[in-house]
Formats: sequence, structure tokens, C-alpha cells
Amino acid sequence: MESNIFDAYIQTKSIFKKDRDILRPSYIPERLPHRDEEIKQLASILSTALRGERPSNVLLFGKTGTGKTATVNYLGLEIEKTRSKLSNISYIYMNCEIVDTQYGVLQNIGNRFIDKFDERIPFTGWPTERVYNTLREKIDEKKRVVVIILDEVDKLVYKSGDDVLYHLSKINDDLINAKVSMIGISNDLKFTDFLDPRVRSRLGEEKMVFPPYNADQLKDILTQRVSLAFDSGIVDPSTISLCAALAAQEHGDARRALDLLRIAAEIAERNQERKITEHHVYKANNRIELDCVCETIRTLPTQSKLVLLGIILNEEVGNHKLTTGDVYTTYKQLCRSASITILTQRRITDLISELDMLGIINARVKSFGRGGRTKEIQVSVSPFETKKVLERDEILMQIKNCRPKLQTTLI
DNA sequence: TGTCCACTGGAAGGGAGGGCTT
DNA sequence: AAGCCCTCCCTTCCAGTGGACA
Repeated sequence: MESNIFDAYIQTKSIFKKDRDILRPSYIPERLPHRDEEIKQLASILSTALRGERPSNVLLFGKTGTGKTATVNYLGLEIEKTRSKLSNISYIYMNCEIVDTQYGVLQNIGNRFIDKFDERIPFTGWPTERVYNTLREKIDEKKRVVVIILDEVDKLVYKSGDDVLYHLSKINDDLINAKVSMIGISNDLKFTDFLDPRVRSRLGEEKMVFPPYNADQLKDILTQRVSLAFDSGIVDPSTISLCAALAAQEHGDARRALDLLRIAAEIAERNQERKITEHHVYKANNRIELDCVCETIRTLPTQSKLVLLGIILNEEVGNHKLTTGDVYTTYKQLCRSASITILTQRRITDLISELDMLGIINARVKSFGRGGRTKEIQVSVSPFETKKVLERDEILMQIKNCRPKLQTTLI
């Protein structure tokens, strides 16, 4: 019989019992361990909607992986279940990291209420005012309660200001039939400082803070998912403990715990092993960190990549501490050899700040007295790995062998 | 104590690219 | 086709500044 390269993979039985999505953070189990209090509290707020009243607006705070989104979606499913009796509740979830403009948010909400394709709000082109008016009319067509969930709402505010929130929070004044309430989810407690006081008070009628999970709670979460996803004996209790411990260090992040376990399982599966051990978890831990960084770098715009490459090339010849001026000089040389338009230093300052925010580099403003005041810049990821990723970029490939003249500092 | 460097980072605005309306 | 709107990426301009040095 002819053998195929994939045979070995096809024949091996999957380590997962059925769906590996059970280990994804987006999976909503029938019960959310250690979030009973939060669910009860939020449910009691939302229950007013079942009576056709407008629930208070709520703000949910908590670090990543503390179950905010899961809790909200869990309640969304519960509402869905009771929907047959109460078809007048619309539950709209939106992630503001993806939809992050005024227009985008309004357009997105509006289109949930528009069935006919040709009546839909286009993704650009209309004045915002018109999008808002259409949205308002559509919502108000029926007597209903609309619950709008804005996940990562802080991202929206930082990027586009609070205009949308202002409009949405006072939309009820213009509605006759429908009632709208909002749930804002944020992992930044301070973002409300950036809101107009009126918006702040309207949006934060109720506030809830989700505490991080501790290692024991994470263990419970993992144990629950493990029993759903695997046959018994495949995952050691010690494996679960390790995932929980590692994720607890990471501010009690359940998402991280689940990712660790899922990737550990995938590594074990690829090695055709039938048991997931601590060894796989450590491997998974390294991979998550590396993958995350590589992905961020890979998807950077070309100009940012050039800036980063400049910093790394300097690093390679021993210039560990660079100023904005140094980086700009190297950047210009790289641009010339790649025949790419050179941007102004002002713009590069912004790109440097962005790289800093992404955690790829470390840039602190420092004064050198007469030497001026500038940023002191260092890479904070592995230069070797970063360079490998950068060199895979099509545009940067042509300058792979370019050696810009680097200022060598006297040590 | 004042000077002065090398920027920082805000403000305003241009213009390209998406698209709608008339 | 001309006239709008909105967002994104960038430029131009510039007041402001921490601290070593004279």
C-alpha cells in the first residue's frame, strides 16, 4: 500500500475527547466556577429587562482572564434561552478592540436591527449623525429592551474619545418604544477619568469589579474543562496544578491557564504522546510567549519594522542605549537602501512610542543635561528571534545584507 | 543661577482612500 | 461628476523641559 506523509498523523487518535474548542477561552461551559456572585449580581441588574424595564448601565472592571466576557456571554445565553417567552430583548455584544471608531460602533449596532441587505448602513460614507439617526429609528421600531455590551470599551475611548458613549448613553431620551442599556467592559479602572462627567455618571450607574482568580480557583476551572475535553488519565493532576500556578503568577489569568493547557495538549499530540505532562506545559509556556511577540512583530507596518530593525542592528554591534536621534539616523540609512520614503523625525517619535507600548522596546525619556533631553531606547525582546521575523518580511528582505554605518559608542 | 541642548509631544491641518448623495 | 463625510497616516510648527555645565 502506498504510504503518504500524513498517514502517521491521520492514524493516530486525537488526544482530545471531542472538541478542542472546549479549551478555548471563548467556550462557555454550563457552569462558570467561582463567578456565582458576579453572575447573580449582574443577573439581578439585567432581570429588569425581563419586565420590559430598562436595566441600569453597568461597568465591569477586571484584569484579562478574570471572566468578565465569559460572565456576560453566559448571561447572554441564558437570556437567549428565555427568549421564546420574552422575544423583546436584544443582546448585542461588540468588541471595541476590533470595532474602534465612533462610526464603526454605531454602524455595527445599527446593522443588527436591519434585515434587508440593501438597507444596511455602509461601512463608510455616511455622516455619523445620519448613522446615529438610522440606528435610533431602527431600534425604536418595536417595543423592546436593547442591551449593548461594549467589550474593551477603554480601547474605544482612548482611540476615538467618548462621543459614541455620549450619544448612546442619552439615546433613551430620543426613544419612545425601545429602551437601551449598556454594559461596558474594561480592564482599566482609570479609563473613566477620560470621560465627560455626564457620560461617566450615566454609564457607571452600577459598577462591578472582577477579582483575579487564585491558583486554586484556576485549578477548578481547568479541572472542569479537562473532564469535558479529555478522557480520564490523559492529564495528570500535577499538570493542572502547574498550568494554574503559572497563570496565577500572570495576575490570575484564566485565559492564560486554558491556553497553556490547550497548547500543551497540542504539543503532546504532535509528539504522538498519550499523556500531557508538566514538561509539555513548560514547552507551551515558552511557545506562548514567543508566539505572541513574533506575531506582534510580524504584523507591524513596514515603517515600524524599519525602526525596530535599526534598533536591533545597533544592539548587535553593542550599542545598547540609543537616543531618538541615533535611531532616526540608522532608520534613514535603512530607508535609503530599501528605497522607502523617509518619514519625519516627529513621526518616528510616535512609532518609537508605539513599539514601547507594545513592549517590544523600552523607551524612557531621560535628560542628559547639556546633551539634551531625549528618549533612551533599548530592545526588550530577543534580538535574534526578532531579526529572524523581520527578515522574513518581503520588503525588508532586500536589505537583509545591508550594513548601515552605525555609530559605535566608546565603552 | 542661568543657559542651552536635543529632543518631546500637543495642535492643526493636508491629502489619500474608503464611500455616499445629488 | 461634483460635493460631501470619516478615518488613517503623515507633516509642519512650536512651546516646553530636565538637568549638566559654565
